[in-house]
Amino acid sequence: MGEVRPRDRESTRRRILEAARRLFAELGYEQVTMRLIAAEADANIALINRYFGAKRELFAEVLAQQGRFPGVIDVEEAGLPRALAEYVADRLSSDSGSPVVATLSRSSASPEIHGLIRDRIMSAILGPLESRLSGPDAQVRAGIATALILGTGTLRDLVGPDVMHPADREIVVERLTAVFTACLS
Amino acid sequence: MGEVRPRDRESTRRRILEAARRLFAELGYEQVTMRLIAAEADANIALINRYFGAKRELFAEVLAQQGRFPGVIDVEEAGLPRALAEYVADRLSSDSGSPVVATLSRSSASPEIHGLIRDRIMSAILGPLESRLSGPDAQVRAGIATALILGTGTLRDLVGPDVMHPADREIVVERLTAVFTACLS
Amino acid sequence: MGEVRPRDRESTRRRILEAARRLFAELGYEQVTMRLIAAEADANIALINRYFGAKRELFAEVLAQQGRFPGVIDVEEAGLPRALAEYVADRLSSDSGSPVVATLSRSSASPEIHGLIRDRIMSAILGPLESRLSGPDAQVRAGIATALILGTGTLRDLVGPDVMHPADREIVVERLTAVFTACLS
Amino acid sequence: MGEVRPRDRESTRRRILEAARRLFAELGYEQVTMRLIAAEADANIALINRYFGAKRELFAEVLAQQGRFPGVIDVEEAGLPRALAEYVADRLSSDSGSPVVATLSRSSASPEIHGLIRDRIMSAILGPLESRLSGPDAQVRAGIATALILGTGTLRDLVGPDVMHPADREIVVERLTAVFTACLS
DNA sequence: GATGAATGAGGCTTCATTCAT
DNA sequence: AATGAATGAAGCCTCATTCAT
Repeated sequence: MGEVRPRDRESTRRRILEAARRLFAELGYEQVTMRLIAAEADANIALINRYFGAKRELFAEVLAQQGRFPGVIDVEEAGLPRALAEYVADRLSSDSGSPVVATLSRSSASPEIHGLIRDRIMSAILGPLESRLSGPDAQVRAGIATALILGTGTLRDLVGPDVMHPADREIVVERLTAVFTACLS
Repeated sequence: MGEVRPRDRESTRRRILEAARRLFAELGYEQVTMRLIAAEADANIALINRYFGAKRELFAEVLAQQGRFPGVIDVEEAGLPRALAEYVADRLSSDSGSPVVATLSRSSASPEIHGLIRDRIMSAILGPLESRLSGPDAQVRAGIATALILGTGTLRDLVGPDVMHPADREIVVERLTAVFTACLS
Repeated sequence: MGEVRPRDRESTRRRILEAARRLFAELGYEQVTMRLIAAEADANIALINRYFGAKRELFAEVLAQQGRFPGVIDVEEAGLPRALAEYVADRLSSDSGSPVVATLSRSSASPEIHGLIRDRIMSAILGPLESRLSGPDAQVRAGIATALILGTGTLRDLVGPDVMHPADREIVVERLTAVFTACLS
Repeated sequence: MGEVRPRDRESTRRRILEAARRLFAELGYEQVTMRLIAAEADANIALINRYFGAKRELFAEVLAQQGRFPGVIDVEEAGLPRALAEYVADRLSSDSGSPVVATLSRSSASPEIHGLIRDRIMSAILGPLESRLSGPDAQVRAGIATALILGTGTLRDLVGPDVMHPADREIVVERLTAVFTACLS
């Protein structure tokens, strides 16, 4: 402690945004207080409002910055089931993985940001997924896959990283691949 | 005066519990206030605390009373995928369906009741499902199915009942049946 | 201190309303804080919001209860100038007089309640005044009288009760009567 | 560097003062924030404090610079009623007119600057007016005229520029002239 | 035993002002 | 000397819970 931090607007903004990103992803919108963000960012609480406006707007900014599902979707269609399966399996056991999904999933019950979440789900997960699919009923198939991705996160939050323990990761991935194949192709 | 009035007490208790059940299922733990429950039950607000203790304990009681997944799971194993698919498809388009699932899914982000939710997920959904499955990796397969069930609810909450519109219900059910088959058998 | 107050909703509501009436009239909307009202009413601050909603709504309630210009306007038209003159003269020297006028005058700069003030001015002062006047240009004449009534309050607030000291009250009344006569008849 | 730059300093000071003048006149003391002034003046916010001290002192400086009632009072006594009537009529319909009056009237409820306002009212309006009057009870007559001037502004703020619409301007001026005559001569 | 008034904690937001660069 | 980031106080409002009647 005691390390001097320069008075740097951009740096502070970044620290706040980063703290918010982490906390929203970990705890969900409702559980995160402005004070908590300020403490985590080691910044004054009033600065959050000055730089980002209301809590809701900060959340919007966090969502906007997180972009889409990183990497996962950008594989050729044939490899998509396995890619998603691996992503989901990792998330199940380690809570790493895309913070977008965590943020969205854990904040889904807050009416204040319902619209934001809805739009982001569509633009970051469901939309990209759907547009990658060929064949009939792409929307239905993408929807089911999205539901599985979201539900996986919820399940992990609730039951913990050992939901499917002591199963081998490979077994989980294979099962999930089969499931994603069933809905995506 | 001074006479015991067990009928009224029981009736009020029931009304409170019923109101709480409805509201928790519809709005999730966080969004439901004690006053809202009292108003919906047309009961005195202090009675909630008197009868059930804190909000958390009322929630516990609600969970305890809701039992398991009603009906859905109690079909022969061969029919399970389609039964689940129909359940999920209905929930997607109408928000009816088992209140247990809605309650759990919509309250998953509240740390205060994390333990309760976790236990209930296991005893009401994941457990029964797993015990119905024969073959290897029952836990993994039941877990995936559970994730899909939960995620479906979340997706519906976020995107609305038209997520998979304008698809025919039959198409949705068939897709879902294929998916559940892939993980359950 | 230490006198026990019964837990009486109506009584507390009344105390809050009375405290708000007093403070709004004395200090104006902006300067009155919820804490100040609570302290003055010897009530818990949260009760104000419970009973009246937001600060703005409490202010609306205060305005609604204060009714019109008490008594002053309800004289025959011929006596109106002198009645108003006496009212204004009293208000100049003692700050007693209608709290409606004080409340409105001292809260006129707060945009949050602009609409409320506007409506009240019209229904409590300008409207009644105008409807009592016969002859042409009633609106203009009533407007000028209203401006004089409001301005008198402002002047007293700013300069103090001795604005027109050491003039005899009778002199002030006579001058004011002449002025009101000039605009009302 | 290190060289004195009196031009910039003076220019910035002037811009701040001008912005403050405009905003205080338009919105009143309370509604004007330091940031608003800084933005309007396109100046650094800290410079306001550096150059003028606290907000209160900036306000004092603004008042000091605004001088007296411009022009209006400097007519011969016989023409005074009509001159004031025209001034007031214009202010009623267009909000143009002397910023001193607007500033004072719209800031009258702020205790922090009470003394400043009081002194300025006396030196800028009431005093000059009184000293122009011959005959008895000059203070009373000047006071009433001042009240009418202030009240007119308040009324306009509250009810809008159409208070006396659809009356012809000439009618309003005539009525006001009669009223001012009644109190000034 | 039943009622609902009262409480204290805590949430978000905004302001004038100060202090490090 | 000038800049603007940072601060602390204060405002309004809502909630679960307790306690007097």
